[in-house]
Amino acid sequence: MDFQILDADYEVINDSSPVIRLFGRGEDGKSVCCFVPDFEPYFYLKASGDLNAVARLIEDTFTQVKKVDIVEKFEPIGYQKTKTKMLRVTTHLPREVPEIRDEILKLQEVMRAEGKWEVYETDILFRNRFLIDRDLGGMVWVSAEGEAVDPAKYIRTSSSGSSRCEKFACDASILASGFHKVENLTLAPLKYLSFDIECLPLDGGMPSPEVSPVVMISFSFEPEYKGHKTLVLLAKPVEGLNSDVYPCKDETEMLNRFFEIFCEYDPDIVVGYNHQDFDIPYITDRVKTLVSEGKSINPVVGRDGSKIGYRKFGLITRTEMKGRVVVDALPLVRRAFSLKQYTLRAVSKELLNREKLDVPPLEMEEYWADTGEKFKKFVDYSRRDAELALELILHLKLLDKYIALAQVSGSLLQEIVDGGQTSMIETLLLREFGLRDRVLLPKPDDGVSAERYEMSSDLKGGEVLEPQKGLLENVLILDYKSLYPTIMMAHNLCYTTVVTGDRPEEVTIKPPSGGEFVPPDVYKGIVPSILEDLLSRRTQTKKRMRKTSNENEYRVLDATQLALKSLLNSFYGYSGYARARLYSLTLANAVTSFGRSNILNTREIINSTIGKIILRNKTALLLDEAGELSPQDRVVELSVAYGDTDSVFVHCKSREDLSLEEISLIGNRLSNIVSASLPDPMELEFESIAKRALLIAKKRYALWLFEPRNSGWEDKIKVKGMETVRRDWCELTSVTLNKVLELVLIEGNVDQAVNYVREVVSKVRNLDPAKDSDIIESLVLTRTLTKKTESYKNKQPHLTVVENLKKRTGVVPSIGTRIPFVIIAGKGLFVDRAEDPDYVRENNIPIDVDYYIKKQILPPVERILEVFGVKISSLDFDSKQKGLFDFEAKKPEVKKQEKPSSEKESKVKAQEQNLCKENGHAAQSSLFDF
DNA sequence: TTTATTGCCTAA
DNA sequence: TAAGTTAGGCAATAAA
Repeated sequence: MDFQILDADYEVINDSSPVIRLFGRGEDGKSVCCFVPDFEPYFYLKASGDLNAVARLIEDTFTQVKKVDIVEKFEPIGYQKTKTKMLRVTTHLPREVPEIRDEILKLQEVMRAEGKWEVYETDILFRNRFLIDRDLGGMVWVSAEGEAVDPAKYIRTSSSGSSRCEKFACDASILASGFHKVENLTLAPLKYLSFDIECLPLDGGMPSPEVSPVVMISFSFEPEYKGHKTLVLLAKPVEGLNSDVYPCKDETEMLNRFFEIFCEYDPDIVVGYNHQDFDIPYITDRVKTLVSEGKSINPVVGRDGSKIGYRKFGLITRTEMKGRVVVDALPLVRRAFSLKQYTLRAVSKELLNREKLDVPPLEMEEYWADTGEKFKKFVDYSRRDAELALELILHLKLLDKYIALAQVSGSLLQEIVDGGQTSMIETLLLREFGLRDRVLLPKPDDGVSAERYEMSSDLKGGEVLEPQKGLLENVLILDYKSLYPTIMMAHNLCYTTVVTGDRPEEVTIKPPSGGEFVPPDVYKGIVPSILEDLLSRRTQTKKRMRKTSNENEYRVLDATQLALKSLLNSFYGYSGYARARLYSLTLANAVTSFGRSNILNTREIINSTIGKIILRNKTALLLDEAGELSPQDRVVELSVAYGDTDSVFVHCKSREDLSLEEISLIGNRLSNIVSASLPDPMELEFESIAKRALLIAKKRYALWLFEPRNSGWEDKIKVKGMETVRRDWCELTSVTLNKVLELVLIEGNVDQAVNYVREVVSKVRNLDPAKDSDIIESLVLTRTLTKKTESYKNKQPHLTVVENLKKRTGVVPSIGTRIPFVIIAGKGLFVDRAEDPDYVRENNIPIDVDYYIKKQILPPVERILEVFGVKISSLDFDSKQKGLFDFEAKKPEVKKQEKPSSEKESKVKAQEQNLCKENGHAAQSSLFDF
């Protein structure tokens, strides 16, 4: 039987031996639980003295220990000439590994042994240990042979005495006699269920599960459930409703129906919007309250019959549903898109172009009590929320990336959806370390992490070149493909190659930052090997993408290559991460120091070694190659105008106008020359051409870019770091600035830009709150609440709003929420005049027009226009609307330019759209774009 | 008034 | 059982 692994865990049978359970969905559509016996928990101990004696002592001392073997392993960090003898300790039960790991170290005193004993791989979850050792992983397809079994045999009866197998939800259970991984590019027919609960608020504030009942629960299904796309359960009997509304006698009956339908549908993916932090804990606590009042509810959600529940770790809530994957759309949308707000309403509008229906919290009780239209509205509102959550996941294909990451890294989907890059990297490292006979360290404790965190101040990052500020024409953009991973591969940089003890005979690799690494022929580093594997798989995947005509396959392959890229880029960060199992400042510093010297070298080569390029007969020649110059030759002077970490902007100066083709010749030539000087697989790539580039400051610039697209050129404006792409500025600022950039960069028309700004300013100054509600909308600022309100040292505008909100409704936004606000008219500090936009609208509070003009519109615009000699003396400028601008157009430096000939296909009209699109997507860590 | 610090968000 | 990294600009408040 073939199935895709969704989840894995283990169960202990007869208190004596663990059985692994793999949960999955078969290609036939059946949900499967596959039991795998005979996998044993173990860990490693590096001891000193007579190892046989230690082994016997351990076996005698600990009843938990099943056996102790002597093995030869490399230690985790540093180049070693030989392996070390260690003990591999096998226990009967998985939980016994952490139980005895500290005790076992105490035997060192009993043995009076020298040196320091260490334990390794003592904190690997048993299910992960299994997946790693058997070369399986999340969302991987397996083919299992074996007999159908009664799950009851493999399920421990719960403490209450009732057997969970009564509620065992899988269509098929098998006892595996053998299994193997199979290659399959399709996705099992997964079942998605999304749900959303409604409870009546307390005085318009947050409801509490101790007192506020759940009155409605909505489902959305994909595929349908018994012909229903959606279903709404009601906690009261109501007559005459549609068939997809299900009235219940009371809340208890509704909750029971909820769990019954849930298990009957048997979803693989359980979706919601913020359900991880709200709906699931709420239902859990509400059920507890009702049961304590004597109601009978059986809240089963797990495939093994386990009940709904949640755990809090600090600020983070985690829920688990055995055999399924809980996917909260909110954090996924947050990670995938850079938006000003992440309320379901804002997100649906922005990303799905769908409106959320709304019921005002204060009137919910009234809507619920109503029997007519209002009640229907309430039902539809609830239903819509469940629909939207599911649509976000499905329409935006938010899970594709995570599924691919699970397959490529080997971690379970739930871990990847919940967590960061750590679990994926560690899974990859554990597997490869195992294959290379090397043990891995446990996670550091808080003390060690804190120490490391202090040390991390010695980690230097990338080099940012001082930009040649102002407007430049004809700028080539080159960048290093996947800079950091290629540096690690090129120089064999790894935890396992750094010289810490043993010295090789051979010459070592010495990074600019110090330290020494052995060359690959002495010992090929494990991380470079992993990176090479990921890189070659990525190349393969891209090749297959070009071949396939199957749309689904293409989609899977694309997600796979993106996942591979993302993993490639994660290793450097991990090496400097204080809580990593492997932490090496020497390694991390080696990587960045090679990067810095690299970009500085590149600048030197281009500025000095090359200096000038001669264009002759459609070729780009170096000065020596060109020999004697003829009048037809074009001399292009090169200078690096800017660069950040892995990119170089090269200004091409020439007496004549240069065509895009000519600039491309130069770009390709530069890329070839520099790449040839680099060790494999490092490569400097010719990325694009900026016809005009406006460099304002480090990490702040705008480019009018031309990129080759099916035999023509496509142009667009790319803005980095400026206020148009920053979410802590209002929309009016970004719209105005975008327009100014467009006029200046494309049209070369400074006058028009100035006029445009004047119009905007006058519009704001003469704002009529009654009429211009849309303008007020565009004055809303947002800022993230990044910590507990009491931890702030200074006043902050969004804090003011949070305080106000708390006073008015009692609702406190949680950490991570983006708080919208506007600045209202009045005296005193700006922070004190921040106010909730809704409140301002409802109460017709006047806006601080002056603030918006002087602090939001003018400064960013000024930074751009001053490049062209436009001065805006903001002091002169007041409501009289005179002398707004001290406008001295020094030089109409930018002449309205003929469009380059080959650029017929380009659509300047699309500029604004391009800008919007650019802004809509989250900045990916694209250091190393292949 | 000037300067230092805090906070946010972005580039890579 | 929380969390990949540093470099950098800019605005506001707080301190000098």
